[in-house]
Amino acid sequence: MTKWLEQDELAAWMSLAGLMFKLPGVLDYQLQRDSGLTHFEYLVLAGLSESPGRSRRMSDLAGFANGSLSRLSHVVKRLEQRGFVERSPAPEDGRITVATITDAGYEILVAAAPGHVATVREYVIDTLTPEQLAQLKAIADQILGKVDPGKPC
Amino acid sequence: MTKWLEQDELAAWMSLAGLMFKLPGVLDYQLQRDSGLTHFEYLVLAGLSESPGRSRRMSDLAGFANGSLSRLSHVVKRLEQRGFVERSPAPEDGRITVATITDAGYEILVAAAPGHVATVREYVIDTLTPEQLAQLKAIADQILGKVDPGKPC
DNA sequence: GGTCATTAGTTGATGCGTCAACTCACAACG
DNA sequence: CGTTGTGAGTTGACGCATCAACTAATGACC
Repeated sequence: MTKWLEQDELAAWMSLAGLMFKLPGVLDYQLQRDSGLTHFEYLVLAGLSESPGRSRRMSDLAGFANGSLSRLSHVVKRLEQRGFVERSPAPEDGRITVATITDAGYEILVAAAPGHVATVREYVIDTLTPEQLAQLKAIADQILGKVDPGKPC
Repeated sequence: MTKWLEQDELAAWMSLAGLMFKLPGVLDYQLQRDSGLTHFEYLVLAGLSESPGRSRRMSDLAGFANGSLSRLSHVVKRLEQRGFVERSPAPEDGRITVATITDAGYEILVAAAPGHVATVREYVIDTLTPEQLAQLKAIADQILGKVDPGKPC
């Protein structure tokens, strides 16, 4: 006995689905073209740059960047090969890996930031009223709370 | 001279980014596990099933499913190999390809629908008030209008 | 009606994300 | 202290998306 979607429920859902499909492409495209970075890679570098010691342990970073530990591991390996981050085991617990952003990584992040922020503004922030922005945050947080119950907002 | 994001702008954006990263995974996981379908494949089949003659031309279908023509072409090829759709050139214009959902495709769609709708309800629709649902649609449509100016809502 | 341009769709190479299996380090328990 | 268990991260295989290059069909223009 399925409770199907009403007209307006369906319409809202399809709009959200459209967003989920299209927005990532726009952001990735701009970052890739202008800086050779993925949106996810950008988030990883940003997460490191704003952490104390420009370092962060992997699982923490994965949570920040909204990705799995496995995904992060692959990405960090590539970033390391490109010279943007370094990895080292934590002294106090050998299981933990700490990633650190290098100077080169910081530079590419700083170079990428303006264009990325401008894109976020253009497509998201500046098309919405301050009210809508607040609504959006509330809505997204509620859904995220369901999707990912173990994460503080 | 970059105009950086204010605290609340950043917070809203990070919440939306979190949603974009996590929600697709949840939907794909459920559909894949229970029906062996991707969310995108589901949308393709759904788009065909509700079309006159259970058929639709490729570019039209791509727009409906929010994907590129290239992506759709690959997906439809796989769906055809699995026996869920068929392709044929349009009689009036040889460039056009028309995709048609088969009986088998319709059956798997019907079998997949309840679980998918339940998931959408659980994670999205039922966590929001009717008001928020309307807000969400408005917000998503506005952003989509920027991202994809050539699409009616 | 022959050439050129445009439109619709397909294809193959490449790169990323996911899943499951694995390693290694620490903790707990006897 | 050994043995078993759990936590953190890594790895490799596989599948899918993307981009650019391509084919084929139609339309336009002289």
